[in-house]
Amino acid sequence: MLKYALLGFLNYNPATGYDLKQFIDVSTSYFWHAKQSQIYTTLKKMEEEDLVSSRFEPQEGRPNRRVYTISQDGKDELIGWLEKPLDSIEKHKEKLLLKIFFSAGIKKDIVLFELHQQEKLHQKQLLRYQNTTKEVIDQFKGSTGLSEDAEFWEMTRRFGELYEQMNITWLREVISKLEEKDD
Amino acid sequence: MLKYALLGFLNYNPATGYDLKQFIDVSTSYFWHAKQSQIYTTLKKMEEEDLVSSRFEPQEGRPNRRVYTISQDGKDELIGWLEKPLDSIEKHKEKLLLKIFFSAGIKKDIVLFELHQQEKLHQKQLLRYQNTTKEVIDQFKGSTGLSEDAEFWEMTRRFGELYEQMNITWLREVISKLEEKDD
DNA sequence: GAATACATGTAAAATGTTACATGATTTT
DNA sequence: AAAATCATGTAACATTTTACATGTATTC
Repeated sequence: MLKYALLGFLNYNPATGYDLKQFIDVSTSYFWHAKQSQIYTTLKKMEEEDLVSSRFEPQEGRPNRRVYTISQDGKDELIGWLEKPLDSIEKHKEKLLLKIFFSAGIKKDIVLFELHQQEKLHQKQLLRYQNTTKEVIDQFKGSTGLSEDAEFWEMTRRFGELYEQMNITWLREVISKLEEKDD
Repeated sequence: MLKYALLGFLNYNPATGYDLKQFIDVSTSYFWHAKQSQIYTTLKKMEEEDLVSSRFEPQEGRPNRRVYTISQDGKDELIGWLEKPLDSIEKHKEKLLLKIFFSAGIKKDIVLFELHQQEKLHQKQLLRYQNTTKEVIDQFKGSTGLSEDAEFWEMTRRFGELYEQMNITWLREVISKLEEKDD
């Protein structure tokens, strides 16, 4: 699946593994993240499948770079995937919910501490979506040839915003419920 | 991580791999799912680590069963995990968002079809949380020795409900925005 | 007569994480 | 003087998925 993310970015421009790691970190990482090592190995496999081709570029003063370019096969594979509707909803893994599920016997204060900490983290993430992320997307909206794309990026940002708000709502609800209980 | 889910269930009662698969499917699967094969191999590893012990029970007329029981080490490991606060928020992978992110060049109708289908699926899941899941939990709340646990299960159910509602809100918002656009 | 429930396991493949190794240039 | 940026890669390990293999009893 990481393959599609990489094809998506390479469909804009040729790029190196290093570039792609950075693109992902500042954009899709909130709904599709990857480690550097996985990006490099996936690119290698994609080249064997002829979805991309690479050329090695020697540089002076800094490390050599391997620049990947999407092929026609790669473009077809990307479009084919984008056009084929998903037939199910995503299954997530949520450590926090798993812990809560089994926490009936745990001291109230310990659970409350964790919930408060999570609330802080989600609050922080919400602000990131509302400020930093929003500003970056707005810049693309009002310029260059990417204003159309930026409208789609905005939709994914908005998901993040709603998700964090929902999370905070839930955490406050659960915190209240727990506080009322006697331990 | 599946280890903790299995310890959590075994902490209630000894059970077989088959039992555990079913417990998971009807309860935690919405935030922690697992395939049958993974459950069996994980139990085996857990026995090697002395977190559980097993006894083989021959049966007549039906397959033999291997019943797992949690050990003191297993209990300690479970409680230790439950009491240690998470220090970050979960990173999810959302195929739909990845697709939307790269869909600027895709025909509007194709994207809209997918979004409508996702809305239906989320609506269905929302109803499941509000009806089936709710009823099961309410039964435990008003009986036996599990009414305390059921209050925690309810918190995770509530998360599911809010999550599906948020998803539907977002999908409707995105559908409206896309419909207004000219292709 | 077909499907479902009961019940266990292995093997192979895919995916993802952690850790290691290298080394120049630029910024703090 | 230390840390960050640029840049690539491999190896080992852990996790997860897919697929295979088997066989009885009960329910539709």
